[in-house]
Amino acid sequence: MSRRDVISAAERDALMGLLGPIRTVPAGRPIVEPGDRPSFSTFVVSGFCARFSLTPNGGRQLTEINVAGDFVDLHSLLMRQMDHGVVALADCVIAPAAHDALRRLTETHPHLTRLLWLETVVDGAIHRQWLVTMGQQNAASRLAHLLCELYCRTEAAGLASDHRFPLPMTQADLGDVLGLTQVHINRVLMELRRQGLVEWKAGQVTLNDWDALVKLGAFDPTYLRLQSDPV
Amino acid sequence: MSRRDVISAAERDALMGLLGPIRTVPAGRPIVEPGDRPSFSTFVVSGFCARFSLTPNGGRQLTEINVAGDFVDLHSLLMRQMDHGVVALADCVIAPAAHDALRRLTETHPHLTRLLWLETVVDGAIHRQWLVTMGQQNAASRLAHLLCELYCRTEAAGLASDHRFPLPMTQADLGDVLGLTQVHINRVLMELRRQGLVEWKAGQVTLNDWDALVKLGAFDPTYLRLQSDPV
DNA sequence: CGACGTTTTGAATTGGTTCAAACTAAGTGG
DNA sequence: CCACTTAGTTTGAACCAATTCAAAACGTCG
Repeated sequence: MSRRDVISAAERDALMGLLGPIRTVPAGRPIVEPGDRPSFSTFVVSGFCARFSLTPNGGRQLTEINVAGDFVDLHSLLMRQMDHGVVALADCVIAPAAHDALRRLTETHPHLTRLLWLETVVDGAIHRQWLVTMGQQNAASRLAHLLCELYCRTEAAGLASDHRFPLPMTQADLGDVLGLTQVHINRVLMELRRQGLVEWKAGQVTLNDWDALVKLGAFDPTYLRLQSDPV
Repeated sequence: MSRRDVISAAERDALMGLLGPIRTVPAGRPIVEPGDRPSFSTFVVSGFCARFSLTPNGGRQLTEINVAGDFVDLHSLLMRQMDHGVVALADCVIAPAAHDALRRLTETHPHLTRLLWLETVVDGAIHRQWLVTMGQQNAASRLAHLLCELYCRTEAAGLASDHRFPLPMTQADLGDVLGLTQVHINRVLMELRRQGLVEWKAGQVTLNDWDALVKLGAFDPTYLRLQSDPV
């Protein structure tokens, strides 16, 4: 959040005061189930997780990847009922922020409220960008775009640098993100590797040719709102 | 908004007081351009419009349809820079809500702020649902789902009833929504017509078999948050 | 009436899927 | 430290949903 606007010490304290005791969730386990009516929102202290929806015919769509520093269901404060679930992709450490406390915060800390609002708004911008790639780009471009996004976001979270970032998920998971089969993900990934654009070993991705990936994925990071701009 | 929570008379006045003089935008004309840094957000008084993004290879993706009663770029209050554009699909009457006034409102009207926040959160939920259909469903299911969503939303806006609603857009536009070609939209639509599920003439759609469309599209309106639930 | 935007139809092509099997890596327990 | 198990990756071949390109039909508005 401090990448997006200046946060005062008092605000930082107010924010920290929201968080309850941490809990760890092992990889593959749910953090929130679809249809839940949680009384708190979940902040990711560390780890990787993803929003997901299941379809009647057994499909699963991941609609966002979340990393340390993200709220995964802040919108449930207002939606009340979860329209989707959240699953840990890697082992996660999470902390709850009670809705009561969040609602009180909206009564007393308008600037902080706008910053939290911004977090949910950026989620929406990410969803929109994914819609654009899903609707308009082929598999290679989609994958390139996703890798660029994840690098920018992990870098912003202090988890990555030098075009190298952790990606603790399987090719099947990646298929559920991009709306492609695991088999096709594999073929496209092999091709990106063959062209020397990407390396991926042991859960670590290296983007060897950032410019080529940006071009291939038509990636423009504006939508991530990583610039500081007072709200 | 009054479908989602109780709004007091004072709140209604405060909300109305935000809106500046109305403006009309003819069909096909832009309301906001991608990359703009607007000083106000736009409320739709009447008409149909759509969020869009353009891709370098000449494609266009529509990421949301908006109708009377929606804000089309409320998120620009916090994002500052538009990550997409908005275009009028039919003639629109719109009214601006100055960001200064909106920001002031967040300082004085926390409940109203949460309601406005909810509006942007529902946008996100709609985007997520579109991601699910784009990633997991075939053309017929996607189209069925979209028609169900648009009926629910136009009905909620008081524009539709009896499974009949206005849809002032072309099959090519529909293709830009669903990430399909205009040709394929046509073929799928003809098939839905042949099966007696849908009629579409003169910009008016009739859903002749709601249950079948709900099933085909795997439509569950929960994500639209049309139930009243205090925030 | 003519013109332009939109819808409809046809035929060939393609990007991605499906299904099945082989291969690799990383535990786990004896 | 090796045999066994399991999860994940890679490869092949047949298939299909949707695209592409092209042209014809329709509708409506000046």
